[in-house]
Amino acid sequence: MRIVVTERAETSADSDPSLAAEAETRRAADSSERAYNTIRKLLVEFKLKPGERINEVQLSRSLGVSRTPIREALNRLASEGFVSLTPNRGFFVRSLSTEGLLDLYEFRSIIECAAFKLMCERADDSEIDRLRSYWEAIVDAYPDQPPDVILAEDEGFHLLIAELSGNPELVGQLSSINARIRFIRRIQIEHPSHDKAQITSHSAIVDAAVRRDAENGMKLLREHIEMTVSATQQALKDALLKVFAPGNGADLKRRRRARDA
Amino acid sequence: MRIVVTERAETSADSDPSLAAEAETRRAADSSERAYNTIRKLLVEFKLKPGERINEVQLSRSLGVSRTPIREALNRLASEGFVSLTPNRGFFVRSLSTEGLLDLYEFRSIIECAAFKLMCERADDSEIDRLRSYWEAIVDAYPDQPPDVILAEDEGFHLLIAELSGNPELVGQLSSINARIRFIRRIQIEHPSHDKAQITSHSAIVDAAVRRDAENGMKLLREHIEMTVSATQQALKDALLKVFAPGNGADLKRRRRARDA
DNA sequence: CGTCAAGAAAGTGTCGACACTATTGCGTTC
DNA sequence: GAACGCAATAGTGTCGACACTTTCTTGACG
Repeated sequence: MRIVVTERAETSADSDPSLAAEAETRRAADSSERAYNTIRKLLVEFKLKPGERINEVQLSRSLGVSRTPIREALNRLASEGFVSLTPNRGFFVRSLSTEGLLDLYEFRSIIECAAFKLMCERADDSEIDRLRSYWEAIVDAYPDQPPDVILAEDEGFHLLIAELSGNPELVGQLSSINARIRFIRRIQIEHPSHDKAQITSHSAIVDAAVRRDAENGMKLLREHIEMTVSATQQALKDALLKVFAPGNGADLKRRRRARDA
Repeated sequence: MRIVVTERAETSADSDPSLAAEAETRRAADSSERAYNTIRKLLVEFKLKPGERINEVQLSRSLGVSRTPIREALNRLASEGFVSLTPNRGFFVRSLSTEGLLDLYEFRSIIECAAFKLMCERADDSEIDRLRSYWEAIVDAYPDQPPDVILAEDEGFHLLIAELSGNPELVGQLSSINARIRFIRRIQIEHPSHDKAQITSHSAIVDAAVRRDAENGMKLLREHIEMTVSATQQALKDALLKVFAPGNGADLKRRRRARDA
């Protein structure tokens, strides 16, 4: 590994300049929170690679904090499924295998369909109209946005459905799922295979919502999600090839240990 | 609050009765894990009451460890929804209001129905037979078991369905839900309103599984869960009345001096 | 040459201490 | 007597240190 996040950037090829360490003599007070966000970002961006062991000391040096907030962040990330913890051996980046990915998308499909159905049953007209106007407000510019914006708007769309279901548990679950697959979705959006079929999907879903047609809406959602799975799989393979690519393979030592994650 | 955790009388679930007195000056090495289990148990058993602020120092003294493993455990519990964290003010026991309970049961219903459907589609005959034999092996003695056993067997039944769905995410989610509502379910089982209708429900669900009748099975599951919700609500109210001093009404107004030892 | 064991190095798990923040209790002013 | 500071206290957030465990290195032995 070798993360460089501090001010003394050596191989600052593509590191994010966002976290300036403003290192005064002042203590932070929210180091854990920042560590959580930073580490999650590292995971999302493949800076920490699947299956890799996470070195707390290195991380703490990189982030300029002690190991305590690092460990708190890692514990949270472990609960959320980003990393796994092996006693006395430390945290490992959870490898998201292809089948694990399918499971996650399947789970997402379940949540979203249920949310849509509940929304149709419970949301009043003004709430449904919020969904419609949310989508109408962004649909025109949608295809021309940068990937990050597309991703955020898409997540917002689906999250709004979850909110309108009236069940906060669904909102929380969908948020968690989104976080876990965000890096893959981003890869997929940037991948050449990404087409604009999402737009018609979303529009059709809005129509179904307005008509309170739960059955049809769920079908659309299922297809909408399944459609992206195959494309995503290919994009993921390409991305993994790029990450684990040639020369830098020095990190990959032969470690024959059965470590499921 | 007043927690009294006797030295090593913890979750007697399957703890090894190993050396206790021998290792006096020995350090633990898995304090976090034990703290996690112990605190979760305190939450489940209402020793820590909904809305109450959690005092880390007190807890650490009670458990005989430093605050570090306590905080790691609390962080995990926060990710899992047992407690909430307010910056600079600490951890609070998450109050499970009645509506929060309904949301949780609704979520559970969604997960279970989806799992049943997937099981019908994917599990082979021998796996379905595992479900049948699991239930047949316990059905006769079921009504006469103590509450803890009933609870464990019931959870095992539903968890097995989740496993047979082939999606590990569903298993994890259901486990998490189970943990969060376990204390309520236990209260409900001990409550006089608890009847034995569960048995016919489970048997009918097994039948539907054998016939691979996903539609009917999901309907049964939904009813099975909904049936317990109303009974649980009443049981919960009684339990809360018993836990909180009579006639308080307010959820989290409880303030206690830290003077008690 | 390869195997293996003992020691060295690296890394995790836990602790006590301290800085900073929120809360409580007390005295002052109007 | 009530509102408002203002000191004292209690409690959280973070740190550096150290004990214990795992992993790597080295060197003796077959």
